[in-house]
Amino acid sequence: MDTELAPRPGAKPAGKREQTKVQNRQIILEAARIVFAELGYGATTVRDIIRATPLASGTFYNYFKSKEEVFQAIQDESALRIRPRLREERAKAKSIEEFISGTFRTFFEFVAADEQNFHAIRRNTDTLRVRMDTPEIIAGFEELREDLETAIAKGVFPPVDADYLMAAIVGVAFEIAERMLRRDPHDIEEAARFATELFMGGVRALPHRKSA
Amino acid sequence: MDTELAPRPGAKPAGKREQTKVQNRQIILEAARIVFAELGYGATTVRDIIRATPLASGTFYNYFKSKEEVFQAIQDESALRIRPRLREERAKAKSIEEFISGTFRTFFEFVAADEQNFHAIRRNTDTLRVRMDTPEIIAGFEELREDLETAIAKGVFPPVDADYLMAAIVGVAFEIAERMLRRDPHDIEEAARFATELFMGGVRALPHRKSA
DNA sequence: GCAAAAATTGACGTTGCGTCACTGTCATAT
DNA sequence: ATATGACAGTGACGCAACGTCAATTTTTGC
Repeated sequence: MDTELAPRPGAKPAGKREQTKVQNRQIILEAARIVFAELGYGATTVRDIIRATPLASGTFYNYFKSKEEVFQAIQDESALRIRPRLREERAKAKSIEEFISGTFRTFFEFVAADEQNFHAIRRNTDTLRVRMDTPEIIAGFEELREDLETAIAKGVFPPVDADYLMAAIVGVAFEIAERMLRRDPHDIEEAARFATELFMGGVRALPHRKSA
Repeated sequence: MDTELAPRPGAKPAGKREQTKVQNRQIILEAARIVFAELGYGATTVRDIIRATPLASGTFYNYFKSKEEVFQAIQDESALRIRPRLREERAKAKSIEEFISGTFRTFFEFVAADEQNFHAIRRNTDTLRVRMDTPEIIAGFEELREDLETAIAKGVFPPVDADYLMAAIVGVAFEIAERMLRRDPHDIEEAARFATELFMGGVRALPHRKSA
């Protein structure tokens, strides 16, 4: 073994204490992701997560106070990854069409890439289909509303009820995302086109299908 | 005590056994409704429900195998109450506009009347917002899709993707319903008008607001 | 009325929960 | 280098809820 390894200049010079703290948190989150995917969220116990970890039960509670909180951390992490992309997409939009289609396309792309996670949540106890919104996800909804209000102020959007419009976009995004994931292959463009045309011109503007 | 009470002719002549079975089921469901409303769904235990009942713990398990199942029964009961109304509303629709507005108005009316129940579900552990769809609720979604397909076949609707359209209607309905309930007073007409106009003509067709 | 069938009861073993006294490790001062 | 105090990890423990089942009570059919 090396006697004394000088820390490389580029490496983060964090103290050992702080380092393992970050590490343990990640160990727990990663174990939880695997266990949730295996058993489904509903059937998973805190003990299952701990067992999938080299840590003791007491240690778990130094980091999270329940499986809900672990779950929330995983979801929030996803939310924090996608939110900047959505904001950017909407900021550079020069029209309603770009605003709407950019939002849906980015969201559906993300969901398709994050499918694993998206599904584990739904697989709950029994046959119940579940959707859970964490604070960071809800904050993403608020960002959408702010962006809508800004766009309305700039005259890009007509002066509509931004709160309801945000709710409608969110509802359509999640519900269509779920249907998209059930189709093989996942056609992101098709889903984005459908949602965009709905918001652009209503039912009559939706793409027509070959077969009735 | 009365020696022998002949059953009144009008009363249902069900055997005692069958009678208490129905009764006990209702006792449990009613207790559960109260407890869910009090503690929120997440915090409630099976024992809490049993305690709110004159029955023994073993009896509970003769009727339901978990609190999830009780919850599901309550939700399914709601779903079975509203589904016929929705079907009827859509069956008598003579245009897209009637189909869409009838669906949303009926749904929002029901949710406003059923607000108690609608809220107890959401109040879960922690700050998580939750939506759970039971089999009967999902069956309601399928009915909507069938009705859409029928309407498309009849030429009332253009030949669009009925699965995605159903998903969009469901998403908007639930998401706007939630927002509507947060407003005081609950303006069912406003919510129905918003959703209907969105589906009739897209964002540009939405009612304009007085103040930006 | 009596015996068989069915439903209710609650005590019991089991499992997961969250805590806390103890132990080991790291950061800092001497 | 070493001492010291602060902090993180450990796992056994008491507790609460779970689901079961043998015993008991109630209902039914004869």
